[in-house]
Order: sequence, then C-alpha cells, then structure tokens
Amino acid sequence: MLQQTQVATVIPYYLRFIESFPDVVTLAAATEEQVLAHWSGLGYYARGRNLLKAARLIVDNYGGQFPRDYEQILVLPGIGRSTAAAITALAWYERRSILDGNVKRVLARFCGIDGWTGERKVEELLWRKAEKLLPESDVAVYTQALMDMGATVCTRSRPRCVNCPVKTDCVALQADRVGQLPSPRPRKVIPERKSSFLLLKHGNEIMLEKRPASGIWGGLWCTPQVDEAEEANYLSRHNMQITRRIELDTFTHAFTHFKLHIRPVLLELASKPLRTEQQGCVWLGLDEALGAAIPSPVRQLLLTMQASQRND
DNA sequence: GACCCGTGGTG
DNA sequence: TCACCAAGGGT
Repeated sequence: MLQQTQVATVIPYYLRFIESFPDVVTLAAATEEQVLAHWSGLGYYARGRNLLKAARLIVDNYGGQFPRDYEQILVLPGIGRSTAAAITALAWYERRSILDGNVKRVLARFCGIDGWTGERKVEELLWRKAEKLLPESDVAVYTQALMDMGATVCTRSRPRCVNCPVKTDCVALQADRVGQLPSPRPRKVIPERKSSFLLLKHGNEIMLEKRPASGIWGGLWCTPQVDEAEEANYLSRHNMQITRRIELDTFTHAFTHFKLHIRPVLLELASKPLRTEQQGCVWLGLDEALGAAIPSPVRQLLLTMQASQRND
C-alpha cells in the first residue's frame, strides 16, 4: 500500500484491510473482488492484485510462512528490489539498502547528484550511493531514520536544513543548491481524453461493468464508458429503452499520464436489459455499489446520486 | 528501456 | 489552478 503512496493516505485503508485480512492465510482465501473492494480509492490496483497473488503463493509454496530469503521475497509479485530490501532490513536486520522516493531525495541532496532521479543512470548512481553509505550495523534503525528524515526534515519543499543531523556533510547545502535538488521530472504534455460515463439506472439499482484485468482500473467495477457520439449506439445495441435522460456536470479526473474529462449521463431504463454477449455486468443498489471495487470518480458519481436521492 | 499504472496532499 | 510527487513495480 505504501508504494508510491503517502503514509497518511494509507493508514485508514491499512486498518480496514488488516481487520478483514489479519493474516496471510485469511488473505489467500479471499477473492480478488474482496481485496479490490478494500483497495477502492487507493489507486495502483495492481498492487492489490499482486498482494493477493503473493499471499496465495506463500500459502501454496511455503505453507503460509512468509519466506525468509531475500531472493525468494524478491520474486513475489509486487515486491521489487527496494521493498524486498525494506522487509529484510527492518524485519530481520539484514544489511540491505532501500531506495524509495524519500531516500532518493535525501541522497540526491546529500551527494549533490544532478538529473531526474527516475532516469536510469541517475537511479543506478543513487543505488550505488545508498549501498556505499549503508552502515555496518544497526541497518534497521538507519533505514527507518533515513526514510523519516526524508519525510520530516529533508522534505521536498522548505526542508529544515537547520535541524538536519548531517548538514555539515550535505553537498547540496554546502553549495547552496538544496532548492535545486533533486532535479524535477522533465516536463511532458499530458494528453486529454473525453468520455461519457453512463449511469444506467433501474429502480434504485445501477449497472456496473467489470473492467479487463489489465490496463487502467484493472478488475474494477465501472459504469459503461463510451465516446460522446457512441451513446445512442450503445443504447440501441443493448436494446435499452430510456424513460429519462439527464446530463450531469462534466468534471475532470487527472491521472499521472493523462487527463480524463468525464461527462456523466443519468439514464433511467424502462427495464433491465438482458445481456448475453457480455456477462461481466451487475446491477447493484447504491449502498452496495459503494462497497464494491470501484475507482474514485465512480465513487464520486455514486455519492452524488445518493445525495440527490435524499433530496427527492 | 520506455511506458504504464491512481489518487490525494501540498505549495 | 496546477505542477510535482509520494514507503515502486510490472511489462
């Protein structure tokens, strides 16, 4: 959960997750649907799918006992070099370096390294620095301190250099370059797309489709998405008779790599259509839908619908 | 090796 | 408002 996600954001998700799946055996017995429902709104849903795969692998191959060997941990789905090192260093006091977002920033400043830290050559250099600076003992304390320092002292903006324990050895500070390091990500034009989200409603239920396992929002439940011009086509293709049609306010959802302009359309159906050509759809009441594995914008829409129903 | 994968905080 | 990024990994 903590991969690419701030601790404060994760905490409520973590608490709910660990209450439902308190151990690896319980998790391994869960369905992907249950796991993704707990991940709903957190993003990077492949992490949830991978966590479930890893739990099942641990139960099937290691008798439910988390592997102790770094190489075995590293091949678990969703666990890469840094996470495997964090597990072995913090849990079992092995001498291994991690390299997360905080550590990258601390090292880029401390060592005075130019270039975007996501670039391959820069990242390789940072790994070498991380390993060179690793102490011989107390690696768990050192690793936690390094991350905490990045989160509290060596912050992205307004770092508290006055309170920094290593200020006298920091290359960036001595060269007065703290504000310039690490170098920002190269600017790129973010493409924009438009899509109509069809809120198909019958009685108090709405229809959701299961998205393909790979790609954006993989495995999540979503309203049908069509191009603006394809809405009528979609309705006739599925023999849907509309008794009411309301266009809701368009809003924008920003991903890392593109912007999505969402045009929600509320469509009340005369009857539930029979869909034989595509089984992956379900009709749910609003409360039920809000408890399902849905992405953030769909949650927003459902909450809006729920609020407007209360006003009726 | 370049690209893909979400969402919310922050200044 | 908007750029930037966070306990990165997979393909």
